[in-house]
Amino acid sequence: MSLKYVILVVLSEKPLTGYQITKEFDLVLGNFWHATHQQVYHELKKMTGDKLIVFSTEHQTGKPDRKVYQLTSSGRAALERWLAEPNGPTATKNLFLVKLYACDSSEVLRRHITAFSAESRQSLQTYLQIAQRYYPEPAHEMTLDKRRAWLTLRYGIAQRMAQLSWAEEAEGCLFDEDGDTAAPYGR
Amino acid sequence: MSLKYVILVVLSEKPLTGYQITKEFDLVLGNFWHATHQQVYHELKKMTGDKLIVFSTEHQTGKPDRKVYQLTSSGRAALERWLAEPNGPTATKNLFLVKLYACDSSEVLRRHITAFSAESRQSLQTYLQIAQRYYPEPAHEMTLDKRRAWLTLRYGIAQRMAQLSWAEEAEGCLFDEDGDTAAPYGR
DNA sequence: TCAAACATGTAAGCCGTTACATGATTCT
DNA sequence: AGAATCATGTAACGGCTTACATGTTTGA
Repeated sequence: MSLKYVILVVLSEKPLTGYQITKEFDLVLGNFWHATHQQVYHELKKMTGDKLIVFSTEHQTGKPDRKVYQLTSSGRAALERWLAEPNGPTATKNLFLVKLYACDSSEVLRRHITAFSAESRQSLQTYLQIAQRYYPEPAHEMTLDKRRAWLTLRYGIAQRMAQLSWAEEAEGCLFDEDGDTAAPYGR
Repeated sequence: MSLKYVILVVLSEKPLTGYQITKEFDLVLGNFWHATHQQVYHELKKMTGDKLIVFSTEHQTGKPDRKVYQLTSSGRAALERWLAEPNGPTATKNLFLVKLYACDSSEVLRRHITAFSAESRQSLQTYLQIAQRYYPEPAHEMTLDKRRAWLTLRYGIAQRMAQLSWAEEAEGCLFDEDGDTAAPYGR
């Protein structure tokens, strides 16, 4: 239902092939969207049928032909309409929290929380590097377009930071409660 | 793929009907899972076929019959195995961020961000009330089971708080930049 | 020489949503 | 009288994942 519109979004910036759109999902939008190439190709076919996009075939010597897609005016209109629509409530399905809720082996739990921390820390680091490399200037010096892209990154950073400090709290609360043997003050 | 295990989790606490399991999703696990009753009934049928659960039919005067499900030893084993498995990376699909990224009408954008703030604030308030009502004591006085349930709630609270402060930053960054007319210092 | 990147697809199956369907009881 | 709660389902459709399938170029 939504992939359609996300594709319209990335195509609204510039014409791209299905392959490039898939990469865009991994790189630029990785923070808030993902799709496999099969899904993308399938959707592109449907959208072409619905006249939301058109493609021109480019013959290349050696490499396979590529279909470069771009928006039609109908596609652009559909995008505008969708952008103005309010969003429904966000569905959150979190397997990690399900396991935390249910897992009574503290050994297993420790592994899960460590893995969660590691994943969060890894993402955070990636996001911070992207921020440093592509958004070095202060926000008020950015164009509005860039500022919005930057804010999506800031969102990812804020989330990951919150996750990391939560994970520390959780570790303390679940594992460091050897209150008797550990020195409470000083030493 | 995962609903199966989440159902095993809720049934591992106590035998329940499909209807009650659905409610559990809305109430207790609402923070990190959701499913409709159709989905639940369908899954219960499959799981019964796979011998993960069994049900006993209770005839009630006036009310319709209810099927009370409980784990088999095979179901309990499957749950244990799953709990020990590492999680794959979490998929994040966030339509709100897609719109923020793409929307160049600041009027529309303002509506989206306001709605996002409102949703976050609403959830946060709900979570805080639940925390106050059901988890009034300090963490170190809770049983381990309760502590883990509490930590899932803390996770929701941390996320929502991070979202709210991000939203404030975003609003400032996108709309309050009338840097000339607004007084930068004092007043 | 082998892996990775470029480039596009088909097919099967499961997962999830939405609409439709039924029927009694309890609360307002 | 009407809405909400209890209680269980069927059917259709669409979304998404996984496996399979093909073939070239470039870089290590």
